[in-house]
Amino acid sequence: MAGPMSDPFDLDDIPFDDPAPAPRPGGIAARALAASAPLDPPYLKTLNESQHEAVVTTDGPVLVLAGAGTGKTRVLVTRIAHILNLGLAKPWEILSVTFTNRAAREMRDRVGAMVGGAVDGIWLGTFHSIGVRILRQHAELVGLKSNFTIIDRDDQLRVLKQLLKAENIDEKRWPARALGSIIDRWKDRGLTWQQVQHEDAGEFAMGKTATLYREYQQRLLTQNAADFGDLLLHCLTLFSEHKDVLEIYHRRFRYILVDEYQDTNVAQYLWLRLLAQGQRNICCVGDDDQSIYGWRGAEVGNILRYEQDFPGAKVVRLERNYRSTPHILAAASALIAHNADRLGKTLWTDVADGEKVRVRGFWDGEEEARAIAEDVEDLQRKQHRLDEIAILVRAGYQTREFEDRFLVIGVPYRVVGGPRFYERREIRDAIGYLRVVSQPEDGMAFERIVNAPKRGLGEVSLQAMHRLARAGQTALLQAAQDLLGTDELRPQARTSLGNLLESFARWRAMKDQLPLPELVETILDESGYTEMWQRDKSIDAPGRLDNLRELVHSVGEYESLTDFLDHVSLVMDHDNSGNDDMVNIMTLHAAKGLEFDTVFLPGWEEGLFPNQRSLDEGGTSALEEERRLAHVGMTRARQSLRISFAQSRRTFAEWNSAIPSRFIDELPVDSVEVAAEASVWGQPAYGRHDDANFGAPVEKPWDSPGRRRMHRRNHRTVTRDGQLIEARAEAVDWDERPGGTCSEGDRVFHQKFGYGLIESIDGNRLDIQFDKAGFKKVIDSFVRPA
DNA sequence: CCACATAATCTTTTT
DNA sequence: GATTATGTGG
Repeated sequence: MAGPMSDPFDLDDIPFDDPAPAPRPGGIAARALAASAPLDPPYLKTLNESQHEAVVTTDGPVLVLAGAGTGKTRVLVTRIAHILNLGLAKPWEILSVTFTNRAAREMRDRVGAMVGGAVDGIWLGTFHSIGVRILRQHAELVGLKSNFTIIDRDDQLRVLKQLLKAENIDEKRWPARALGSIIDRWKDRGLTWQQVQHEDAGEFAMGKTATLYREYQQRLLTQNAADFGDLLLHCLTLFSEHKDVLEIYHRRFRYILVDEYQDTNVAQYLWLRLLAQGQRNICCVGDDDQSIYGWRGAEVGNILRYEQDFPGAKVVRLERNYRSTPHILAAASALIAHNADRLGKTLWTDVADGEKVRVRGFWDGEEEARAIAEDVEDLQRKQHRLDEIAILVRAGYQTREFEDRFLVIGVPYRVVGGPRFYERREIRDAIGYLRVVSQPEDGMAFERIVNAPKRGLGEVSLQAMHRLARAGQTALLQAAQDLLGTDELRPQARTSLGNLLESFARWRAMKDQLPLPELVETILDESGYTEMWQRDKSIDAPGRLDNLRELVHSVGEYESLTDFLDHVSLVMDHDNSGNDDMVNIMTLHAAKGLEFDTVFLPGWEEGLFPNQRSLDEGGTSALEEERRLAHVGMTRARQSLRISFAQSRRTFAEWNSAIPSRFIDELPVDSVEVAAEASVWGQPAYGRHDDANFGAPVEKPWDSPGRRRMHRRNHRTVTRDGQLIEARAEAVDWDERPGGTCSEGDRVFHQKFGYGLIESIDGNRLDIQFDKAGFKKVIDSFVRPA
């Protein structure tokens, strides 16, 4: 990152007195400069009118409302180039923030392609990475040391669990996860524990939540650690309590650019606002229709309110879409039109007609996966690149079905954002060692590795250390040291612990002498960690050793241990988007910002998508967010968009009947083609979607209980590699069922689960205690009175 | 203290 | 079904 133009980062060295002209906000200097620069630089020529305006309006606040595929990244990139070209700012006077590391990487690449080495000087990164960079400079001012550890969700949960236990709170009733989200949400809203009122704390843990928050923060401070939320929250504290520090950044950041503004939470909004107060040159790019992180505290309100927050803001709309065919756009637009709270944009394109959006129904998830895999093979035969095909699912676990299928038929695929390298156990352990070496106060890391490999230091020893640490207000490692001076541990454990602590002292001494890879290798060898896996005879041990080797290799790219650990914590998405030609499988969330020729959107079923839990928690606004998610998914497609659903789906061990998603009904008839072919089993999977009345307001099965319905149940036996051994179909014709006769306490019969008793009713969903099959949730149309 | 068995919980999305 | 928390015997 140290290029020729890079920022001499020592803040004492900030070139306040930079000789370059320093244009003031909206200043004349800027205009004068602009006038003297080439009137028509080549990079502006390829922009359309709105894009051009968004780029050249350099001064003052700007909001770019950029619909999907309208070239927002291009605007951001060109804008940076333009600012540099006009000499309005030095690279290190530009702050460019994104949400994901992938977006940051893309920005960096594309800006680099335009301006060369100057890109290295730009403050370009995610909110969190920029936050860390600032925080490391001023850590002491918020009670941390500069080498603080960034902890992930796992560590967070472990700490919270300990706290809950210490407070004697029933973990079954008040799970640590829930407490974690409450604290996260507070942090998202920019609230420190001092600012949280007891009455805000609600029911959780008998009103002890605010206390737990305080304890949690104190625990982190003593361990010299910060969680994700802290990276921003500490910055806010820093900025508001130390105006001189804020002032440094005011002077520094002449131009601020923000990507995906619709996803900012309150903390991020405040962070930006504080920083932008200085020069007032802030340009935010976003799309309210793509706001999909409300559950993480994002506030669509930030973008809806922009003109009040930044008075005099210029709003530019990008509506011309360069990505998708008219049918895809029409379908996506019609869908999103069902949302009420929108700024409103009309995407248009002038490309010629393409194929219609295809909708297909299947019997079950397996058949769906099979059919999509066949489609993929078909595309492959027609010379389509696999790289240009994506399967986008609502939830992570849905990727499995496709993986299984692709493995069987031998189509190469990658799961984007799937299980991550740094989340593997052996890697986390290894990192645990590095963390303790780099930062002795890191008790969470120490706890993790103290008995890996087995050293005879189990629960009992650990408890003793914790007790001592609490009593003496010291870090766990120090407590361990102190424990050696007592006779509390059994002799064996004591020697073992003594050896470990000695080793840590030794490694720490080597830390700055050895090149990183050697250091890591030494630690892993001397600790016995490598040996532990060498001795392990389980099937995945060799793979783990490989991973450890890869880790040793990869640390070579970093300047320091801290550098590497930051990367691990913040850039969890290691780049697996190589050039290999593979089908992409990922969640809809992970797909934001990407595009593909062909996009499959499977699993469009009520309950799954829109997701029931989401709906339960958030009601209407959650439904709208789900709809935006659908919109995001659809607008990823350039040429071909194929939506599908299954009638029954297996979640863990249970079979659940499913109804096609309401989103399917919201698609416009004219742009959609319902697969006319009958399903393999001789019947369209869902009779309601015939061409005649498809898309029109039709009766929903759940409010037209009297309908006569024919169901076909298929039994299939397949071998491990998908060979069909036996298939038979059984038609199940149900009697005309009078509507609304189901009530609590009724005896009913279910084709698969047999006889049972209705315990409760929620709309069309029944909770039934079956005699044989136990408790199930079932859709009412699948049972009949017994 | 550890190894193995059983039981509970999980599946919404992520920096 | 798979991973992880809990329990029991060595």
